[in-house]
Amino acid sequence: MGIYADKNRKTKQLIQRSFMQMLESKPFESITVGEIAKTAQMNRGTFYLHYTDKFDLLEQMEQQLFEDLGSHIDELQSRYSVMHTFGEGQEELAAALFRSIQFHVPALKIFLGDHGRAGFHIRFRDALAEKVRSHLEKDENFHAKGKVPMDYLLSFITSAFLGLIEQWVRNGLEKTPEEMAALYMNIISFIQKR
Amino acid sequence: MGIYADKNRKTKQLIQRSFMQMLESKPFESITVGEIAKTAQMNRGTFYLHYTDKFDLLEQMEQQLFEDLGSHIDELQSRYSVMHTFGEGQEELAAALFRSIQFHVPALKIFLGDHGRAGFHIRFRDALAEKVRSHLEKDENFHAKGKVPMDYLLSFITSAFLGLIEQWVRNGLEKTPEEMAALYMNIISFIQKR
DNA sequence: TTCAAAAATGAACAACCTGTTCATTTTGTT
DNA sequence: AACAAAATGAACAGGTTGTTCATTTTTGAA
Repeated sequence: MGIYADKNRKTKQLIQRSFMQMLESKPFESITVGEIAKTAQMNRGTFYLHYTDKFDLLEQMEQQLFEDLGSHIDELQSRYSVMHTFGEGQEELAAALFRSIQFHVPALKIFLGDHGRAGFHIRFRDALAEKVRSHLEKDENFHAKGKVPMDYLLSFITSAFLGLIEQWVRNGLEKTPEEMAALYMNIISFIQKR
Repeated sequence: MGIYADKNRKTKQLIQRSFMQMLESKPFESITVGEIAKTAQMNRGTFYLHYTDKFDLLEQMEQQLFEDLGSHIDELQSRYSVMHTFGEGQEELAAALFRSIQFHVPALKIFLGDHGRAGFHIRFRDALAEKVRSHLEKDENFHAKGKVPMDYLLSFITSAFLGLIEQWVRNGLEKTPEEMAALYMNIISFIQKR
């Protein structure tokens, strides 16, 4: 093995594409391995040559999404690491974030909706929170502000951000990433004017 | 029918209790009707006398949760309707909210986690958002602040709040509702100090 | 081009789950 | 006690699962 990596990758991609296509019209639970194979026009046994389960399939796709988005975010963080978390470049950073998320919307639309797998939003949020945590910890201004437990703060912030993304996806991406970033800033300042 | 309502209710409760008990140790997808019946020590056919599906069962339980929590919130809103949304009584209102949620934590713990059904957090958030919307609309201070689309604002706020709840549940309810309310206020003010 | 290894196929398999039916028994109400 | 609703047990066909095995197709390298 290893020499036939291309072939295997292609087959896996075919399975994944077919699977995603089906997930648009029916929920994960009601999709059978047989149907996936039929859609991908391959033998059912071939599926089991690459995945142990339909759960395994979805898990690998989730993992892949997290890795892809994670490396995007890492890249952003190194580029914006100079700025303070709540400083000048916040809107710019947010826009960049919305931009990289926009790229993965087809998958997110499915995984976050009710055709995906239970608990995805938590796994996604946790992955996001980990990135935000390391970003926050580099901000020397952060520590002084104390008083708020990190886990709750992260859960609050990332959930709120994810909520915005969900609404964005639900509205059919009718706004540009830059508009979303501006919207984000407006909401923050709205909450300030209590 | 109707005369035997008690008997039916009891059987349904037995099914629901058994179901919830199983959901603590295994995910919804892997639970079979046969297992539910076995746990509840009844014939499999009896299950089908009360629910068409295991999906039907979960749906009814979700619905029930929304109704219960919804009426609690309605009650709160009428009690706190005098105050402005972001006014003095906000912390008190938040505490009351956390208190009524605390009551439903056993169910929420399951439904929000990865043993539940996909998309629950969205359905829950939507139900919550509807309550918050009507509350916001009564606040005459709200309209003037404009500039932020209602749907995004609601999604942001309710997701953030739900994120706090999720973290609370995850941490095993180690804080009182009042502490959570204080925490909530602290986070809000933390975000202000940018 | 040839050839061996890897991948895909088709078919079969037992085991399980589903939803429904039906005759029978148990339970609750009057 | 008598009637009606609820629960039972058993059976049913239809479908899904994951695995096996012999066979064919595809692939990359000699």
